[in-house]
Amino acid sequence: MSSRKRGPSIEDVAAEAGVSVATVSRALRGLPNVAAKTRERVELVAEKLDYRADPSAARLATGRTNLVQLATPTVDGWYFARFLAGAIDHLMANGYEAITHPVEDPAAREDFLHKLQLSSKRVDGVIVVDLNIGEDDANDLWDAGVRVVTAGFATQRFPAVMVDDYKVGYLATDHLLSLGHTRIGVISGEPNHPLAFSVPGLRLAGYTGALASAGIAVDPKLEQSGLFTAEGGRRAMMRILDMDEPPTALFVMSDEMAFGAWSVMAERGLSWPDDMAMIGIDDHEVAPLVGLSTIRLEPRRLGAAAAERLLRLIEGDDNDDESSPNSAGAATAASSQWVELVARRSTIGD
Amino acid sequence: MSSRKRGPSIEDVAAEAGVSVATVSRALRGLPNVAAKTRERVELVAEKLDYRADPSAARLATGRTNLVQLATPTVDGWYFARFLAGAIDHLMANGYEAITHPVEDPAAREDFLHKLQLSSKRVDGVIVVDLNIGEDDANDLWDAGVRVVTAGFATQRFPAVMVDDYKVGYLATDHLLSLGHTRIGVISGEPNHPLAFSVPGLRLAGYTGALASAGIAVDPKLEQSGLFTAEGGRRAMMRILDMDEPPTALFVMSDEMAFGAWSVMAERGLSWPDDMAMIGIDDHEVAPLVGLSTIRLEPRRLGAAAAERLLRLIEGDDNDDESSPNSAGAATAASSQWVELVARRSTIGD
DNA sequence: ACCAAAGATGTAAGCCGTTACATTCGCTGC
DNA sequence: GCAGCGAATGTAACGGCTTACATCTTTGGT
Repeated sequence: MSSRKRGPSIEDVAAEAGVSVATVSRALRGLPNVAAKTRERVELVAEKLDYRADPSAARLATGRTNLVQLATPTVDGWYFARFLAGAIDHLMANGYEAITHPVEDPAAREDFLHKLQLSSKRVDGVIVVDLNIGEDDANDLWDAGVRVVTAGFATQRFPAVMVDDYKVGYLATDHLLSLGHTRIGVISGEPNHPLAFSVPGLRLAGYTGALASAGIAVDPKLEQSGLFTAEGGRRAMMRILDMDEPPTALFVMSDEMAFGAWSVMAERGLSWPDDMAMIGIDDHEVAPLVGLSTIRLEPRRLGAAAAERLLRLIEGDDNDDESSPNSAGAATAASSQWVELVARRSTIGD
Repeated sequence: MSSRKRGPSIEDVAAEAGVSVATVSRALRGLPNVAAKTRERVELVAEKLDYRADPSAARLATGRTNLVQLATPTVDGWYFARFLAGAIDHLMANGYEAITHPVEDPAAREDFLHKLQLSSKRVDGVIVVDLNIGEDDANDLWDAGVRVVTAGFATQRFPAVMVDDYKVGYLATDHLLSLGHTRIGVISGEPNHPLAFSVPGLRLAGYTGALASAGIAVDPKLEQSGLFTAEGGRRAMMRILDMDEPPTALFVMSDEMAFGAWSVMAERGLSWPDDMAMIGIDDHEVAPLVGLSTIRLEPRRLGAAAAERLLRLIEGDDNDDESSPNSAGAATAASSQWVELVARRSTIGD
């Protein structure tokens, strides 16, 4: 019959404790101006009745949900899973719950952007990772009053946390250059990714920049897309090895693609760094096992930073000067300190 | 000043459209008994005013949140991330949102169990993965009216979805046996895991069972814990290789541990399957790259199945016969069809 | 035409907290 | 002993939507 149990309400507690609902509310939430014995009595009664405040009612009354939405391209990619872990931990430590929301394909993306507009009532804020929201959409969100922090890309409107992906590409390439390589190839991500995220472009720019500052011309044939998957890395590697003049070193934009590339080398009896030097990105847990040099990213910390930024936005609400677009935005933290070269066998040998 | 934008309410729409709030509510939710033109007009007005129903208000009124909580030991483990992906996709396809809730250490677990009791008001249901809730706690949850589906372990009270981990262990071991190995070691998970999940035990039982049916005695020295991490797998492998009489084959309870073990072999110039045959579990994307045989699991499908089961529980609410404990429970689906041997170089060679 | 049944719409009572404002209580200081 | 003040508590007005029930329209049958 009754489809859902509605437990005791605040009135039941008030009656039982012989106080008003206001006092119960204050007592149970630890607000000041409640006599110690009163608070104690209320807590006792609440415990006895097994009373739990209904969050929906509190949300309706306060307009705050203590919910944060986390939108990522996937939930189980190496990078995103760790980003989420970092963000969720930080959010939960601060009394928020996290709604994870994968946005996997362009269709879902439209839908997502549409629904996002009603997020001002659904959640207290949103962290959008690598989904490249355009300025127009960002403005719509701003107008709808949705609090947003972006990660992996930036908008005018909202604060962003970013890895310095230019630096990532630069560091990786520079490492190879410093080892004397002059013919350096790239296995890149998906250049025309449906979600259009900007990471590969920045990394490529870093690569180009490093080559330029070493006075080396970029050979476009040396760039092959690996789609950010191991299998894609394999295919790219085959294309590269079958070239007339293959490079002597490779900058691979993710460790997973590098593993794929490595497996092709193994199959052909090649070994690094002599037959081919290679550096990846991420520092995936398998990287040390195969001796892959890499640029270590710290997605967990980035996630935590994004969460922290969002909480400031949410909780510093009334302080904020809402009139100026940049009051909240612009504070883009491109955290280059979380980027670190880890040199292993694949570049420096044993 | 105004900390939060409250957009137009249902009353505004009603006024503008010249109907009552009840009609607006019905029209916008697609309920029957609304004249076509009325519905159209209401939709138009809603669109024009940019009206969005406040979910908190709806939740308060209906007692339904359209929220589901997903509790897993971690959010970024290979297995759990994929389980979550499968569950979330299925939930979102059915109009629910997913709150992911990692429960990483014993302290968090206590807290989690405590908070879970108030979940009947926070979410419509909970999927608990590999956290081994005891029967007592399960009963408390039941009494609190929380809808639960468990995964990876079972209780009397609640429906469960499970991988047949006995079969997993059996299949893996049997594969090694069928190749002629008789001295087969194990790298297991954490036997005394703080969260006490039961997977390793079942897999071990499968291993033991397979050996038994081949008439081979179990040598306890051949079991080493790998803590379910690559590094743990490395250490376990070193211990095993340093034994007086090492096994000729290894059943490793996760691919990640197997990768660690493999790296030790590589360092010592050993190669599989001759120096050591090895089979893992999961079919991690790196497994094909290194040629690791494995038992393929399908955590995504399991996640989707758990979600589906929970939705049935939630939505078939009124039909359920709440008096009988087993009306909802007992329907434990140990899905052995999602378990598949994938033989690769590490056991069968080239 | 006329009535009943079906369909469309309206009214208003919840749902359960939060909080501004009003009131009462208990002390302090003189 | 009393004004005066802060602390403690109470009252009641929301917040925005859903829905049982009442009321008003249609529609169709005869």
